[in-house]
Amino acid sequence: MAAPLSTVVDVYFTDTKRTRLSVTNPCRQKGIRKCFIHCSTSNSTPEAPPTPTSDSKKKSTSLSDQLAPLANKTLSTVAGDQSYAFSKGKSTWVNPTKAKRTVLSSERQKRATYSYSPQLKDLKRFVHKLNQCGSSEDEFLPSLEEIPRPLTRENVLLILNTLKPWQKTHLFLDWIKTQNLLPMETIFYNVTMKSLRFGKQFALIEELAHQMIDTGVPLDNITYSTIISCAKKCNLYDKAVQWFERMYKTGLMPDEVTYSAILDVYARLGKVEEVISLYERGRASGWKPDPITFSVLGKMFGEAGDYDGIRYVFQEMESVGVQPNLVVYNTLLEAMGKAGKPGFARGLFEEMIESGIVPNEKTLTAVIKIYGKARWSRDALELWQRMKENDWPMDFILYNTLLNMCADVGLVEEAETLFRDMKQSAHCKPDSWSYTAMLNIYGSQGDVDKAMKLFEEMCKSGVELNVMGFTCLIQCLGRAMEFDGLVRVFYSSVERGIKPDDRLCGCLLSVVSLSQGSKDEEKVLACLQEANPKLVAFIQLIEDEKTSFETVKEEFKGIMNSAVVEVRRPFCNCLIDICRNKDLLERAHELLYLGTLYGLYPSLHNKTDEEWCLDVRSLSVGAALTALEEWMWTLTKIVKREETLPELFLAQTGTGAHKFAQGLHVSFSSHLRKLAVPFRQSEEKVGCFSATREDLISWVQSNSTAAATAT
DNA sequence: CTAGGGTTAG
Repeated sequence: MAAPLSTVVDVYFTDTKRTRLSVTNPCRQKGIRKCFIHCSTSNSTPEAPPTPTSDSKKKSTSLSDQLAPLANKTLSTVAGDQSYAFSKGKSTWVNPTKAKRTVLSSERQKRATYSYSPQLKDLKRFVHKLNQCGSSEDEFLPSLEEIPRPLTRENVLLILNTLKPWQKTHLFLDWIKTQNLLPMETIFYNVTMKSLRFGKQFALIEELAHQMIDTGVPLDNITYSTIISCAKKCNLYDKAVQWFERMYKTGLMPDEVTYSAILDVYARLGKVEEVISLYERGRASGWKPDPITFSVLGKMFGEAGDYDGIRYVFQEMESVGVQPNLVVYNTLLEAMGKAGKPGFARGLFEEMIESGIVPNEKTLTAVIKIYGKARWSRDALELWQRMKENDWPMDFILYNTLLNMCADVGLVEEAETLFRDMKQSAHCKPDSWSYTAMLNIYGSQGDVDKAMKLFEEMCKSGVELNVMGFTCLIQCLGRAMEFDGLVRVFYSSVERGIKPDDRLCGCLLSVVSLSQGSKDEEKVLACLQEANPKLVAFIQLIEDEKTSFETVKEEFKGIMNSAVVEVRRPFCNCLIDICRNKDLLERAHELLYLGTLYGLYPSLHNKTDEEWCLDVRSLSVGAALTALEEWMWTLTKIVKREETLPELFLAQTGTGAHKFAQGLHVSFSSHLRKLAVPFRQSEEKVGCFSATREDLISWVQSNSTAAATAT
């Protein structure tokens, strides 16, 4: 869902007098060049290399853009409000102006060397004994009386380093302070903080830091990076920033470790501008970023789905002379997936293998997930084969990802084999994720019997089904029109305390449309009433023909605003279906209009000079038919006004991989016949209907002749 | 082993 692309960045960059530097040809980069080679040797469509014209070609002439001035068309997004134009502007910004003041120290903080004394074994045995006892003050402090002396600095460090859990480390630090035997050093605090970080005790870490400040023990880079990383672990990003700023204020220069830690904080906050700015200021100070930095940047751009950002990372690695390591590859693979570039991901993966790096579970999870989402079953199966042949590492996340991939590409038997393997394995027993994946597979195949059998098996085995699993099951039963079973499953989820989320509500909403006209309509509606009364109220509102468009619009906005972004389009699709089922065609068109207005159908209309395409692949049947009608009206008007038309018209429905997804093509096709419009199944493209300009013009003319004769 | 930063699931 598009938050309006703001001009924040333009302002920002104008402000700092940045100059625009065009991105170098991605083919010049080693990694990307190889990607192209791999792309072209596969069954799947490679991404087109980015061209400067790709954006202008896609010049939007959608209904929403045409109507934009009529209304405020902004829905809030749940995601952060950080909009930036770095990616959308198809450009990379650098600051070539002269070096600014130094922002990070060129040398990493040196560690003091220390070595443990010869009584190390005794002492270790003693600490292990301490680790066995309870962590309360009453249990722990008395046992400290038996501590082997002398309490040298080295011995104290050994104890602090070895004590577990954090409560004991913390108590021990306090205890040394009261013993007053040694001057308190920074390193004592740092080691203690590390232990506290393990226990996610940020408040205590902060307390220790203040104690250091109060008692004049200096905080160093290790202290700060530990504080920052603990804040991060506790999702206290503002705290991390606060301590980082304090560091500068006290005149301590961060070294590369602290610097990359704070880059990651800004990255997780989605503050891409700040990260780029900090990164470039660091570079201008002469810093040579390392793989960890590139991993941070890569993850950030991946989260933003920003392919240009990812290319920027490649460029920077090349210009700095850093070779990606396993983690960097993993991060960039994941990022490529999130940026919707499966072909580049595949190329990158092959490059990684060629370079001699052995993939780990995370690598394979990322790549399998990408192939699944891209519906590249051949690549996915080949990779799976290679995983087995090479004995590459597997874990249960990878197993579950493989199952999800099978769901994505419709591999039922393969999934069943995997699922059996998991049951027989020692360490990868199926969990609720695995069951959910299987329910998803059976659901999308419409195999109610197997889905219900699995549900019963789960109940017996004690694996807790979560809201996602229930959603899959309900979807499966709904599509099979088994409403009684569905209602039972829904209430059993309520009994188990499952809180219906927006996806479950969307699923119920679609079942409402399926149940319309059957005897179970009311029962299904009652489930939705339980899960989301506002949706039911809205349905009643739109079903009342007296309700004004303005009212519908206001309520529609309210419903969509309170729903998470991913379900807004499905909600709108279902609502249109519901209207069409009740023969409320006008209302259906109003809803499609509103959905378009609020950006729920951003790629419905694609126009080039040569062809106009109506892409209904993400629409429900009812919404697709409504969009087709709308399109034909518009085209009729354009023909009558004798405005410029392209050579070719396309309507794209796709042909779904799943049993239930195939209905769109069929319904669309029959609606084309019903409207008697001149679209024919395209011979070149499956899931596509096409018409020429001549077809269309003569259709409009014969229609108007017919209309004239009729009157 | 002996103080600090980065990567896996709807």
